[in-house]
Parts: sequence; C-alpha cells; structure tokens
Amino acid sequence: MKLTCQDCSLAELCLPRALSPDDMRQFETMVDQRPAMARGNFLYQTGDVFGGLYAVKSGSFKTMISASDGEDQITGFYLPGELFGFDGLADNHSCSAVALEHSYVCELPLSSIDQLVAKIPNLRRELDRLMAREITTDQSMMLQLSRRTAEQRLAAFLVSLSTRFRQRGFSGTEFRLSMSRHDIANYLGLAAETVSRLFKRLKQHHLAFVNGRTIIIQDFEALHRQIHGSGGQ
Amino acid sequence: MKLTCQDCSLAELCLPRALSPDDMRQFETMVDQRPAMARGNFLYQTGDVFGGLYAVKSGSFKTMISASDGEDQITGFYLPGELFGFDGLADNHSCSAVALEHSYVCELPLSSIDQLVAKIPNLRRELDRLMAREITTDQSMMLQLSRRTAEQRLAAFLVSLSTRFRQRGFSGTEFRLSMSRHDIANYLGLAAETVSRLFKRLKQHHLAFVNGRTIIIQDFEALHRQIHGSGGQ
DNA sequence: TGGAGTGCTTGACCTACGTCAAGAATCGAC
DNA sequence: GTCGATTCTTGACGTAGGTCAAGCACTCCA
Repeated sequence: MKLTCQDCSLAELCLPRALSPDDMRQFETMVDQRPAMARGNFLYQTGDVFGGLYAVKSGSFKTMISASDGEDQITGFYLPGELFGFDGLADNHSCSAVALEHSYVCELPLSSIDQLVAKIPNLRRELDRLMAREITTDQSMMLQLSRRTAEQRLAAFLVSLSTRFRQRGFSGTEFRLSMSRHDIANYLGLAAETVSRLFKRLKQHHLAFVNGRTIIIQDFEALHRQIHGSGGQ
Repeated sequence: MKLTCQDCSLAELCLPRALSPDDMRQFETMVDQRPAMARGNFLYQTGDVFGGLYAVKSGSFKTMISASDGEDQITGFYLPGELFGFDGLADNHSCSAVALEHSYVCELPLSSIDQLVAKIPNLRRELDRLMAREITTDQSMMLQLSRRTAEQRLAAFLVSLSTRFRQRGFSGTEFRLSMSRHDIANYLGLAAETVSRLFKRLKQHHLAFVNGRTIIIQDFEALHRQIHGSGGQ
C-alpha cells in the first residue's frame, strides 16, 4: 500500500483543476515526508498547536475526541490517500490522531499552505471543499448515530470503507480492517459485543464473510439496501 | 433582538484582530441585509449553489440534512450573532436552513469574501477558525449522541444555549426556546416524549422552570454537573 | 514453540428510551 | 373571542441493544 502524490486525495483536486505539471513539481517539494509511525503512536494530540494537514501515504489512522470524564469518541478513520487534520485550523487540535498500524504520512505544513495558496488561488477553494466535506461527513454521522439501528450503521460503515478503498485503487470487496472491534463499535456508538453479533449475522446471511480482521463483501447491493431499508432480510 | 456588526460573531474576530475602523466600514458595505424571513421559510436548501455565509441578525435558524428515506436530522441551531452556511463551501449546500421565527440575516457573498480576504489576509485565518469550530462542534455532538444519556444530552443543550445567549448579551438564565420539542428531540437523537418528561424532571428538581417555550435556568451549576456526572439522583 | 496478554465471541439478563395512544394546552386565523 | 390545528404532556408497554461474565483464539516476543 504505497502511493505517489497522484493517487492521493489532493491530487484529484490539484492536478486537473489548478496545478500545472510545473506547479505540481513545486507542490511536491513543499510536502514533508514524515518518518514511519508505529501502531498506537500519536501523530498529534488534543491541544497540540496546529502544524499542518496530513495525508495518509500508507497505513491508516483514527481521530478521536476525549470528554473530560475520560470517555472518548472516535470521529473518523483515514485510509491511504485521505487528508485530515482540519480540526486543528482553529489554532489547536481538538482531536488526537493515532496510527492504527505501521503507517506513513505526508505533512503539508501551514506555512507551505499559505505560500501555495498565494501562488495557486484555486487551491484555496479546493481546501475549502475538503473542509466542507469534513463537515458534511460529520453531520451525516450525526444522523447515523441518532436515527439508525445498529445493523444500518454497520452496513453504512462497511459500504463507506468499501467505496473508499475502491476509489483509491484497492479492492472494494476484500480488505483488512485495521481497527479493532472496539474501535468500530466506538465510532458507531455501539458496544463491541453488538458489532461482533452483527458480523455473525452478516456471515449467516451471506452478505459478507468476516474472519478476524479480514473481510470479504459478498453482496454489496444487499448491504447498500440495508443502510436505509427498515429491517434485514 | 437586533444587533449591529459589532455584536455579531464576526466582529469579535475581525475587529480586534484584523480590522481597523476603516476596514470595518468597508466590511460593512460588503454585507448584504436580506429581507425579513417568516417562520418556516427556507434560507437555502440542500443542493442549492453556495452563495455566501449568513449571520443571524435577529431571530433564529435550524440547519438539517435529509436522508433519502425522508428522515432528517437537525445539525444545528443558530442564534443572533452566529455565522453559518459553511456546509456550502463545497459548491452546493449539504444542509437546508430554516427560519424558526420571524428573522433577519446578513449575507456575506462569496465574491465579497474573496475580495475582503485579499485585502485582509488575517480574515482568512479567522474564517478557518470558525470553520474548524463548526467541525469541532459537530464532532462533540457525535460524542453526545453516542455516549450520553438523554438527561445528559438535554443538560448539555440547555447549558450551550444559556452560554451562547449570555455571550451575545442576552440573559443566560431566562430565554425563549424558538424551536419545538420535536426539533430539540430530533437534534438530540431522542423522542419528543422523552424531552417532555425530562423537562418535567428538571422542574421537579428545581434545576429549571419550563413553561411552554419559556425557560428559566434555576441552577446552572447543577445542570452543568449533569452533563458528565453519572445520573442526577 | 510456548505462554502471556489482548482481542474476539457468545450467552443471559436488564434497562433506558422508543412507540402508541389519548388528553390538555397553546397558537393563529378570522 | 372562538374554533380548529398544532404542539405538548402523560401513561402503559415493548424492545434494541447495553452490561456482565466466561471461554476462546490470535499475536507477539523470548
């Protein structure tokens, strides 16, 4: 799972719209490659001063907020080619970001962002778009959390993962879950036991084959129907 | 409930930090006053092309997303002096915005934003901050919706309203709820009946006196404790 | 290659909150 | 001021999914 700038979420945006091949080369010089990160390590933590945005080069991350009582809530998972860290644009990060496995990120430092935007005004619009998309995603998650059954939430989660993997050039039907059952449950507002039971049901109904952290989507359409449809089967 | 630019959420940010009195005057000429809006009317709807950001001048608004099955989720309430519409920065609005009562808004058109930012670079950082705050708010709402009891959610909601009213120069202990029980319930991921029962409990325990849409906070501290504390007896 | 530690599964039980239903209060229009 | 339409309240009841507990299966390191 290694990517060049061209496969990354920024590329889709910068390359065709705003960046000439020349700009692109310049762009690449501004991006810092960060050293490898081991599973469980923090890329940044709540309260850290904003340094820049991050793109997942390989591996994956979760972001989470912590309540004062110690409980926390996972706010997103980020796969190769995805950009995150927008929560820090208000000076300090409101989330923490943790590597879910051995991972690499590219850093787009704040200063470089300003420089780049000065040269490529349209890039600004693109960053706005990504930020607005982050807002939209979070809000649709609010809908999920308050109005969907456990079954619907898990279906939506798997469909989302599958779609994102496919968009990034990986298989959308067979992939590894880099997050634990507990993480999935936390993200979806469920108990880990419930997630376990739901996976069992997916297996029984031949919608997906799940074995540990390996997952094979067998009936994407049915899964997709489950997101809204009232009940399963 | 009428406000000048100085009481509005942008002022707190632009005035002391980035805007000279001169800039401020210029700023005010770029803001469009929109005609009055009647209760229930849409300021924009899902899919509308982004035209600009909006500041509530008087009255209040709710924003909501709609799922394909017709169910919808209120994603935020906006009080006088608050800025909203960031969800549209991705070209089209992902939410709809509805007036909760007879209201006025100021519009900050997209073109003006660009012009202003060109003249006042720091304004860009301020807008980023507000957008990041929107992300942070939504994410803490995710935590609310998935990890808090009904009682804790309502307490957090009332504390938030109270705090925001106070910040804007209104009373933080006595105010009118411009949204219906149904709206509150929807926003908090509850049933309207539950909200009703919770209000009754607040009255019984003398934390707040609620009569229709009028609310008087009697024990702010206790309410605040309820947000995290396990259960209020 | 084995043993400790963590993560996952499964079952039994329980409760917070949703749903349904039927009044009561409030609002808004004439 | 009065009537109809919402909106709000209250009660009775059901259930989705949480919690607790116990056993199983990876995985990682020596």
